[in-house]
Amino acid sequence: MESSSWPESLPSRRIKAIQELTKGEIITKKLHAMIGRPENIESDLKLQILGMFENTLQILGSSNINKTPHNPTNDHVRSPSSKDDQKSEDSAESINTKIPLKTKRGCYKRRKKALTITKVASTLIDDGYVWRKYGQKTILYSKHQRNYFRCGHKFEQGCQATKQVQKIDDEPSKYKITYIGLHTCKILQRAHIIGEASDPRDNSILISFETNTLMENNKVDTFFLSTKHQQKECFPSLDPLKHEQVSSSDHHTLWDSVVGLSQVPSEPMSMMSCTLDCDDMVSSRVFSSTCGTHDYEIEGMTESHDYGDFLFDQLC
DNA sequence: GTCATTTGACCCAG
DNA sequence: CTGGGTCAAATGAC
Repeated sequence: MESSSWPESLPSRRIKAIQELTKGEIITKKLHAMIGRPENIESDLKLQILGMFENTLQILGSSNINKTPHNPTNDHVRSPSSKDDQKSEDSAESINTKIPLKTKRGCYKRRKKALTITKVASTLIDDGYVWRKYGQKTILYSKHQRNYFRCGHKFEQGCQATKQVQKIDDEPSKYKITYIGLHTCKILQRAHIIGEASDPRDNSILISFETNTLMENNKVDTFFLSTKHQQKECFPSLDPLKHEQVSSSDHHTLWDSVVGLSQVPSEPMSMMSCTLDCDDMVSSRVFSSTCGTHDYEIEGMTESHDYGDFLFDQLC
């Protein structure tokens, strides 16, 4: 991919992003050449990393647009034309063929399996993102309604992140907050700690990757490699559920960067359970450990795969 | 007048 | 077929 072949219409910032990603790809290749162990983990990771660069570049509209997305997991754990893959293709096709239906209410292609992170909080907290409520539903056998929020930058930047907030039946004072999808909006905001909720013991987080499509896999991959701190560019508007911001923290984790989790504890996070369910990307495995000031408990990954350790290192 | 929320309709996945 | 997720018109707040 040559930097000289950028589409003229691309915004300069996007072009710069593509250039940076291209550099990263080249550096990764160099790194792999230096390591030079083709059959081991490094090679596996290299494939994944390169795949992420390729896909991200393609998403951003770089020159190699005719390439098919690279799926690092496909290189070794390919699921044979699964139902979901088929449906993903159908989805893409349906977008093209059923555009008129888009004008109808409720006509959309529901995202099936995206990164989901579930946490339980004793208070509603401002997670540093702009959320817009777009729905509310009564859930079967649940006493309380579920509220649906989407990222406030959905239309500006196409951010697909959503979250669901629902009171827990057994503990009405607590809320189950489910973050779905990753924030792709460029304004990734710094997380905030909320007074009452600042006690990390009040919260547990269940992180679930359910990635059955190529793009979803790659998003997750990219996510785990994007550990740089994000600069806060603006302050969020008030959360629709009106909760108070107390302070911000520089110790904001990878999760916070991506999904906008607000519970960034200045104190050790004593209970944080994460469920990784990457059917194609990562096999199942369970481990728990203390990482810096945070305790993580990650489920859904097998002993045989090193991706978990990789993730864990990234999280640290 | 503008923007956010509410609410019923609609569609999809299981 | 049903429950859940999303859309968009209606409504409310500022």
